[in-house]
Amino acid sequence: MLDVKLLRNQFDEVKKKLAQRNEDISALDEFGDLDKKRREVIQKAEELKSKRNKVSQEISQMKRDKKDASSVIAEMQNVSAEIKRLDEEQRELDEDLTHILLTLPNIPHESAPVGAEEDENEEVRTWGELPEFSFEHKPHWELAKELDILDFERASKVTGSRFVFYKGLGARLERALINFMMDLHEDEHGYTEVLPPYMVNRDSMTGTGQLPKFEEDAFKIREEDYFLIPTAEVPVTNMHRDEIMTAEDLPKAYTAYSACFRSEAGSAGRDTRGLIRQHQFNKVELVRFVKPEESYEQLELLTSQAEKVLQLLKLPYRVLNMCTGDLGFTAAKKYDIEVWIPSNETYREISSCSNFEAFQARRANIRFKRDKKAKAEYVHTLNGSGLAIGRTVAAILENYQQEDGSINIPEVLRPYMRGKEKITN
RNA sequence: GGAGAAGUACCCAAGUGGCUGAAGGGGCGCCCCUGCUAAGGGUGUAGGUCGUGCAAACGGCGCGAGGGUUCAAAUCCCUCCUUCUCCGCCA
Repeated sequence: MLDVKLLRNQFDEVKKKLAQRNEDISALDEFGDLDKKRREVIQKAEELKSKRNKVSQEISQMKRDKKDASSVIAEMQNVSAEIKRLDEEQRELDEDLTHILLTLPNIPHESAPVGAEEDENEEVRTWGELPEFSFEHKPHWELAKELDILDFERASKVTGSRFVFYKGLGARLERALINFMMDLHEDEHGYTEVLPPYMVNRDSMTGTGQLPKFEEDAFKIREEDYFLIPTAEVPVTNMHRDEIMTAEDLPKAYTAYSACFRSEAGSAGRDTRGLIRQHQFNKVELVRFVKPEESYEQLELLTSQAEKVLQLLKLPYRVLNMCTGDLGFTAAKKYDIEVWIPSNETYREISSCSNFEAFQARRANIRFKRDKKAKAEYVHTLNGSGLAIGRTVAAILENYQQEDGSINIPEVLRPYMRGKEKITN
């Protein structure tokens, strides 16, 4: 959510920046009139309320003095009726304004490159050597099938398309990655581990920005008005919804493993094979609550911690600074980390590290005080995948494949796999 | 799922229609006293948000949430949410 005062005072500048995005911002034009109208109505209503409060005191005094108050009471009946009408008018204006504010995207940071399309994202750095195969390498779904560690067919029988069973060392590898990443972030990077609910309510989805605009992307439990989480970002960020932290609490850092559920509406036909695009996948998420003045250095830190996972796994990757048109709805700045997927002959997103500034904090009402007397300010929130597990499995299978179809297990994972060095038949 | 009870400021808690933005504690700030500590005495402060305003300030809202009754609601009525206790069911 944008800052109303900023929108009020610097409307043209804000509009110009929002126009750099790939988002519909037509709602913006109604803002000015509604906002002005709303304040007029509030003023009128408050004047009358002030009067009513005063006269009520007088009536109270008259009653105690045993005087007749009936003519004043009759007059107040009209005042109260008018107040009621104005309150109703304000309620409607509030509703319209809130709707507008909730559907406007975040303002891009100045360091985000201006651009409309994916190919205008800026490559910041690359890491690692791309593998060279002296044999014909295979996509991970073929390798997995031969090794009998992934079963897409039975999953689509049991549930539907875009679901998968992991089996044997495949399941073990997935679980090893979860534990390896969680241990790294908790023990080396100082995060507090959280295991969140996988369903959240509507307020939480609104707090982090999935709602109201992107309801079709989520799976919904209709009877309860709950949603399956698309990422642990939602429950973990909303843990502190409607709270005021102290300055010493910040930065606050959580890492959470969770399953993630996405409807993938609009992605029909894309990545239909393999682990890249599933309705349910596992992810280790990093979430940080920080002071506003620190949030950009904290974004660099967060991104480096996600990169560390790939470095330890010795998987080649690159980091992109996302352009304004590709930032998504909520981020002011976003780095995507992309891992090399040999079968795609390209890098694929495996982590997305974002600074939301106060955009989520304002929606979710997450604040802090610099000291006891200070006014509460909004925190800045950040999060990033650290990493998406399924895509990491795909990357390991493809990058670590051997000519005989076996997979070398990255050294750092071996303690998590009973010391095993290879996945073979 | 059934039956009860409760939700008031940072915490505990009083308050059943007007003089209650809300008694009283605790906590917190300052002062005094005691060699330090523990304890004691005095005194002060009270959250948040919205509107007008450069500001000082003024005003509105606020007692779990949302409606309603009334000139006037923490207080009366309705709906919902949460927590606790007991029973049932259950991984």
